[in-house]
Amino acid sequence: MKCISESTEERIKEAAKNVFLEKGFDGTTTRDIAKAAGINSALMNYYFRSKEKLFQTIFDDMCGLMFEGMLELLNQPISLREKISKLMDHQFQMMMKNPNLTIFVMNELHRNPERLFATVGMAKQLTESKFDKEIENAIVQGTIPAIESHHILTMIIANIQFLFVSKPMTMLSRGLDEAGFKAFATRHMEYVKDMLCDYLFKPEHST
Amino acid sequence: MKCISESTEERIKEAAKNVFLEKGFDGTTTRDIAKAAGINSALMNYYFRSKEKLFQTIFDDMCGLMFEGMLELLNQPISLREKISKLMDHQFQMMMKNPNLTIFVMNELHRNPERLFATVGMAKQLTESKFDKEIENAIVQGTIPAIESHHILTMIIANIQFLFVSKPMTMLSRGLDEAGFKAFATRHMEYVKDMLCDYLFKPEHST
DNA sequence: TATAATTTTAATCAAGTGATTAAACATTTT
DNA sequence: AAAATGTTTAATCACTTGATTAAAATTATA
Repeated sequence: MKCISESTEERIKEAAKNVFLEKGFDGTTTRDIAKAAGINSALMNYYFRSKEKLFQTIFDDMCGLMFEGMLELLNQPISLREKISKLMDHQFQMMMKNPNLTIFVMNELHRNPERLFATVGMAKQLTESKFDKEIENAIVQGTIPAIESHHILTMIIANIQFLFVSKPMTMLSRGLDEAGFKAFATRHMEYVKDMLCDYLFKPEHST
Repeated sequence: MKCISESTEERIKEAAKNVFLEKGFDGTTTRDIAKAAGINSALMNYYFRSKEKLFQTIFDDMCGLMFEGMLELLNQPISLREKISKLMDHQFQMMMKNPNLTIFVMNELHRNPERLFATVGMAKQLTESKFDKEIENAIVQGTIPAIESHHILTMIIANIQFLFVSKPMTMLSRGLDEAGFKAFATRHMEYVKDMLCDYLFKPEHST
């Protein structure tokens, strides 16, 4: 075992992640992955049995990454307002680091919904968190309008993740480069945060 | 030529549309299309030269469908508030009829951005419409907060289309059937419309 | 009806696919 | 060092892929 490069298994996983994220399951060949990992193509089968099994490993990882940190945030003992703000910042940072995570997960799920094993539990946990109860309480107290937590979470996620789902179209149609897109997305985030907070914590509802 | 079934070319296009929308370019084989169209697989090449050319035809159609009617709405002589409301209703209806249109277009664009020929002009037109000037005017008059039209359009589109991009995940994680999803989406639309209108036409800005 | 043009078919091609094999190489254990 | 185990390789398999071909079937034209 060398200290410079990680284990072969990890190298394959890393390469597979990159290629799958870029080309999707159907667009990826096992030879693509082998080439990206710099290994003999038979090694992929040695470590992961099949392309499908390797993919499922990566897919589960990506689903995890998508909601990583979110659950902890939802259960933090901070105010609802701060929680939502932090939630959006966290999502945005995560998507900036993994711009094509959403399009990958959503597309593979569309192609083959049965693949969603590891995530279905994770997604359910989101609606069984402290956040969920805090929303209910806030509604009873009249702090926010009557709207289930799932709709609020959908608003948060949609307004952030769609930015990255439509990134190629935005860049092409508006002639932006990476820096231009980042500027656009960053500004958009401010608007979206304002919009959501205004909607939830509007004057007639607060205190 | 028969009156019952359309021309062979149209049958191929229709079949290709369905298969491509379901499986994407990489996941679709020419034999899939031939089978769906009930034709010999060589006919696809006779009419469209190649899988790539056929795909580009379908892809352009789908891009058009995505923004169909939107441009006309943007240029209608109605109030900004009504325009935005109608815009959202129109988008929602369109997505209900074509639930996997967005994931298809966005994914293929992600895979191969060069494919965006027909649409880039269309997307640009969106920001050169009457709507664009109306927004500018409304900002000057203080009717709405200072926010470029592209951000507003992004908000509208994101909040609607992401519902359908994430449809499989929503249905799976919340255990919804088609009817359940429709109910969820319809309700969500009401919230989103409220949120956006509240944000744009909030008290301190109106009249 | 005979001829030409168009449309459709079955058969086939070369290239690429996921996966397996048996042998080579490397490392650990005895 | 020798044997045993674990890792990597090149070669290859059976199959699918997009596309082409030449012939057949259909339709239009003269």
